[in-house]
Amino acid sequence: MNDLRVPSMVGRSVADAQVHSKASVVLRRLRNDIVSGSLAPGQKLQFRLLVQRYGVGTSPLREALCQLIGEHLVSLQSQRGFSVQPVSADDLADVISARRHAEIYALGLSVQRGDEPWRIQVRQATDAFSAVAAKMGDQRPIDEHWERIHRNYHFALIGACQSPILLGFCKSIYHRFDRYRRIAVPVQSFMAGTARDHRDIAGAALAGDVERSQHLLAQHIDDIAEVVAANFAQPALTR
Amino acid sequence: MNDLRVPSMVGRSVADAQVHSKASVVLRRLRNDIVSGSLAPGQKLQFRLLVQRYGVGTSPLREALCQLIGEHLVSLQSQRGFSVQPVSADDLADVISARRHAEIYALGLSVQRGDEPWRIQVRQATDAFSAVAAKMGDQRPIDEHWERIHRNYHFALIGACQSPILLGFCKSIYHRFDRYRRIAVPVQSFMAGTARDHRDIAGAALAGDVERSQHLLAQHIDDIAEVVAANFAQPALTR
DNA sequence: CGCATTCGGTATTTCGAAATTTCCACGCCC
DNA sequence: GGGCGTGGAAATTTCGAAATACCGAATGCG
Repeated sequence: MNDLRVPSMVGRSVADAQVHSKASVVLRRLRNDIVSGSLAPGQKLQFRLLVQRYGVGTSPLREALCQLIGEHLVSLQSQRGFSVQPVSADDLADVISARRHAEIYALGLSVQRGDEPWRIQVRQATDAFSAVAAKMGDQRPIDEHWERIHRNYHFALIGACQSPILLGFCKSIYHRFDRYRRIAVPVQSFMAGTARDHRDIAGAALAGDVERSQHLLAQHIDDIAEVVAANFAQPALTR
Repeated sequence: MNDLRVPSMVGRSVADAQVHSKASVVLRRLRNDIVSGSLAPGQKLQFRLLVQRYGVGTSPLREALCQLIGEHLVSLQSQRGFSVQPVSADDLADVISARRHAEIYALGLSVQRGDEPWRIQVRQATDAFSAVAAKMGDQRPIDEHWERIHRNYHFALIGACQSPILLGFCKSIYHRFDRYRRIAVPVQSFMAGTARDHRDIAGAALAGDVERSQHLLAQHIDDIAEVVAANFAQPALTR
């Protein structure tokens, strides 16, 4: 029997018809490792090391890295290899500005176009986040579960905007902002107040109040962005 | 001696003064072939054919195709290969909406933040387009030169927005819209009035009139979009 | 006769190594 | 002493083939 070989189509539910090529697996792992900071910004991504780390050949690695170029998480210099996209205060400001504008715009469309299934989704996502935020102590480090619930909330809000392009942009820019947040703000206590913010935004959105929901979301993003930007400039403050 | 570096490979590429891997060459050719319609929407991209067409191995091809995924010009189904991203009326509407919003927003920033070098660029790009538009007959098919001048004009306008992310998004969405335009409107006559539009928009932008420049650009995009959408729905009319 | 299964052909995906290119330090000439 | 070519060494890039997975036709069974 060979190595642990998963990709055969056994052992998955019918709905999970997704096939896993090695490249797609490595793509997810790489993206997660970059966004989480496990691979440091600016770090050179040598094939020799990546082959060891992920246990695959150069072809799937190259494929995954190329796809991450489009998400602006890695950069490629011709004949000089790949590296993790660097971070900078200028880029952070650009990311914040873009996320603010796009997500607020998408929220406006979503509130206008949202139907009943959307409202159910928003309620569920809001409750789920509140539950997680309440259960966890303030000082507990942010984990994958929190990340998923948090992301799920934000995309539930704008899920009814009916624009795949806008959603795709928001997704990409969310990942980029998330990387800064996870680099600069490793502890959940800095996210205090998020649960209340989320409840207020969802309330206004569910009530159909475009202006108010947009205003609250803008304020929420501004608050988080301020913390991230401050800690990015002065990382020593986070202990 | 170091100024012009000759990659020691066959001098097939002429206009490129930078370093070139085969993958980057194929990337450009593939993107151009897809946007120009030479590779039809929805068409399956088999490696056997692409290897023949572009004269490279599977590795550079796969790399180029993966990068085009991020530009939404090709799609990848795991274990089932690549294909040219399909077109649809819904997607066209989404592309138009996104381009309209993003480009108008970028223009507003650009007019506010534009400096003298920017004004010079805008004047040059506007004049260049007028010259090309005047020199060519209305019925002449759109060629690469016209495409470049036209694209150059639009990006000169928003070039001072000082947001690389916004610029990158505009670039990506411009390519996607361009594909629809070149599929639906193969003859330049349908672009009549473009030169005057461009002059008016540039005039308002150079005068610092944010509102007016945005209004004119919106109208310009709407006009073109209407033609493209109409011809996309009824391609027989363009003969 | 309908349906699930198998089997051969074809395409994708992956690997390992060869071909290029870049990097860097060393020696040489001015 | 400093600038400039030079020669390995290391890394990226590419190729060709092996491994794996999918598609469609033929077969067996209910």
